[in-house]
Amino acid sequence: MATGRTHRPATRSRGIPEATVARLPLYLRALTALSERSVPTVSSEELAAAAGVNSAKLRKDFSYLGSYGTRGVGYDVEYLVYQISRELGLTQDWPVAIVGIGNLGAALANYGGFASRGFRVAALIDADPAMAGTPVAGIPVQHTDDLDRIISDNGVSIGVITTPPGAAQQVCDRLVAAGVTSILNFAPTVLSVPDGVDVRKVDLSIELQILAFHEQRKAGEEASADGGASDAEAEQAPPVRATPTTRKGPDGDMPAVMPA
Amino acid sequence: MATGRTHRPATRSRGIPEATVARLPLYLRALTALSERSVPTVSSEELAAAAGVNSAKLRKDFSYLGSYGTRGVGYDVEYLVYQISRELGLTQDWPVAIVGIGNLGAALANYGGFASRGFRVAALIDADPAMAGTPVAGIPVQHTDDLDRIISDNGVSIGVITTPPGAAQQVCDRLVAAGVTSILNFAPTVLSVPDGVDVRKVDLSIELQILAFHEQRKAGEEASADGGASDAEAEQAPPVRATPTTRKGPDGDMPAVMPA
DNA sequence: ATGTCTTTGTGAACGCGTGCACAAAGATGG
DNA sequence: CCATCTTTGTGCACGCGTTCACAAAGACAT
Repeated sequence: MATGRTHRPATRSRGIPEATVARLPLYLRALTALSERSVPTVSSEELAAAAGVNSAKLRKDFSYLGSYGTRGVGYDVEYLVYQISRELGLTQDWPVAIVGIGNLGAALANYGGFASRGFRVAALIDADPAMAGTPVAGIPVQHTDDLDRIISDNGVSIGVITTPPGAAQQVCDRLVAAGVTSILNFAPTVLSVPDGVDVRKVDLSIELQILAFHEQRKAGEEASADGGASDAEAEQAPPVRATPTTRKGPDGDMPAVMPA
Repeated sequence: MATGRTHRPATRSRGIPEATVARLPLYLRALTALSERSVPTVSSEELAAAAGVNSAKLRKDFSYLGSYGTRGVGYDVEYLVYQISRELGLTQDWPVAIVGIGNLGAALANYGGFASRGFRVAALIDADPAMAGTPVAGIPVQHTDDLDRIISDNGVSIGVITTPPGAAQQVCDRLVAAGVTSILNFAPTVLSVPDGVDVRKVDLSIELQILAFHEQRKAGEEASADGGASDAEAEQAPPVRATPTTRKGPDGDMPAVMPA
């Protein structure tokens, strides 16, 4: 996952497992598509296929919400859309503030998926005075100096951080101080927040690195198909282990350090 | 997590658990920062704090890679940076192609975090003929018609999809056909791919919905602090259950369906 | 050389998440 | 009203991931 909650021992809130909560939006999307096609009911098998999950898992997930299905028939699409929306809290309006209007921040401000489900971009905030007043996605950018007031005035409880990594923690602190209790962090930084504040992070670089790991593994397996008991990555230049303290003897060159 | 691998039964590759692989980039980032400050060694406790994880977890993670630490001292920073980089496959060059150069695609093309660790944006591809030739982030956009050739010529094995949802599956199929075996999907679509192809998805909307769930829960707990045995979300308008098949009688209004 | 002190590496226990497989429930047809 | 058939809801077992707690290993001082 490009994500993962930070800290917090996976508080199974109100009996609904965290893993299930993470899948509810997936179901909701599939159900919405069915709803638009005026499909009245759907079986767990069909819906699971549409959402890309196991049907048993889906049934168990729904069982945490209640018994919303009809045996022998399936689930009522409209009803389920409503129930999941309500469970996720999408029946109410969530004003969101985006801090850091660079390329990514601007892209998010323009992103239609935000507005689609109860989320409303209420404010854009940037530290660059030159940007103040400039409209992005039809919303004028405001200066960081007014962050506290902006959050309060708009009743923002969800903040999105798209600043450079160096500014992320400071922005986070100010958001929290202003009353924000949920943060979506795009900056490659580990944020520390007080209890009661949720942080989710989206890290593009990490996702790519995970893909690279598996990609390398695939390539290695192919290469070792000729028939060697040798490890796939054994042909890498063997780096000399840098002896930590007691530099005993002339062990020569240090390991070739990668570009940071 | 903004992510989660799609399908594939969590193949514990070469003995390294999937969960550990997902954390290695985190450690690498923290280590790189230490390296830049010329810190020679670091204890599991310190590094764990910097990466935002438990120190026992970190030690266990590293134990899957080998015994790279020195008891009583800690880990050699440079050496560990090299080992993790190698394990993740970052010692080689990964040409990446981005398909769909809208706001998000352009933001990714400009994103510095990509280039920083062995990833190189080798090609930008878009379906709009008007964009062909226009440079984005210094790289000219190429047309979808040439997708196959572009992938082959550049030896791209990792593709990034930032198209509208409707085009995602088709683009995915073409990427796979052209030889891509790892895909990072930003489109809100469930992609189906043949075996041997990895898909990771980043879904901004899902992340926000998960935050909203917890946010709602926090608000509900506060509200029920006055002293009610009633459920926090009981005050919602009780929707009339749409009777699935046997539409018995005029049960009137359907549940207020949410905006899709 | 020996003792002390720090920190790693890991055995073991525990809890969560997943998937199987089936009984219960309800629809449907005769 | 009864039989059959479909599909849900869930008890159960299993495996992965996390955490604790401690023994082993090495550094360092004397």
